[in-house]
Amino acid sequence: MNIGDVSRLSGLPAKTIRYYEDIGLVRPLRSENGYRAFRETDLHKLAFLGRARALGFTIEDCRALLALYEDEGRESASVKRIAQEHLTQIDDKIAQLQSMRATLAHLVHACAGDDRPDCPILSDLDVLGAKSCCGPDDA
Amino acid sequence: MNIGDVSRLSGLPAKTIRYYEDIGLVRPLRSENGYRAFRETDLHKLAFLGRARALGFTIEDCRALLALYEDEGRESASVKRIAQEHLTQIDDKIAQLQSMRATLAHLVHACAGDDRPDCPILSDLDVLGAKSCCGPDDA
DNA sequence: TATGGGGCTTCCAGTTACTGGAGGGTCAAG
DNA sequence: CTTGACCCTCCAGTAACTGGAAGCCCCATA
Repeated sequence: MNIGDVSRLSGLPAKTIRYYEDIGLVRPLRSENGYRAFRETDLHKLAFLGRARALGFTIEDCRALLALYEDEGRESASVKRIAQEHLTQIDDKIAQLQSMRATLAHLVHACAGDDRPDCPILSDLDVLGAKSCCGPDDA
Repeated sequence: MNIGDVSRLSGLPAKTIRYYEDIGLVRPLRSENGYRAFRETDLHKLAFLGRARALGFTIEDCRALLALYEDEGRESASVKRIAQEHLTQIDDKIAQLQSMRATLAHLVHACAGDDRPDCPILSDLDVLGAKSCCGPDDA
């Protein structure tokens, strides 16, 4: 199979597949004309990578997962550990985004969004400006 | 003020402040010895940037927000539009992460995590392998 | 006066995971 | 023989910093 074929079958752009070869995730053979010659196993690996990336695993996670995938003697605990850590990171990221979201939604709601310059969003961003905040200085 | 002072006061690393100068977000003066000389307004801008970045705005958003911040004749609608778009992107990102999270949590839960090689996580990633999935082929 | 320790400077490289483009070979069809 | 679809390599750019090297500047202390 040429790169276009595996690209179609795996759903990964050809550029990405070349990149994955560059960083040693796949090692396709070469035809006499210099074209990459992919085997079934290469295709499987690429599809595996596409799926893992879609689940947000980093390339280094993918490398480790791929090694486990190919290791018949693996312990599922190793796989689970990687996935579990990734899950924790996703949770952290979600929490962070939700916190941003809450603040931002509040500010957007409070902003008139008209032709006047007064804007609670800018006031919030102007952290050191702190006019009329919430202390006794306000009086 | 030297860079160390504004770094402490704004909470931004000195490296980041230099970077912000590089890309034209702040334009501190220079002392005779070549040191950056920050004014109060520079400090305010940097604190503004720190807060905006903490809310996840991109640097380009920050540039636009900073321009509005300094424009006395701005319309709050312009600010609101930027914030609203950012909010939408955050929502998209949260949704995507939650979708990943759901799949991953399911897989992690299903994995024994012991010393045996069988692993539903790897099975899921092996999209083209598709042995014993959920169709009639399974029989 | 020498020296030591911060703090400051610039510049270069690396990070993550690709993506775009230039410039050029290969192959099958008409 | 040419056209168009493939394929190749190499270089550069993305976002937003971060780390490190090499080298001034300034103050205080011995």
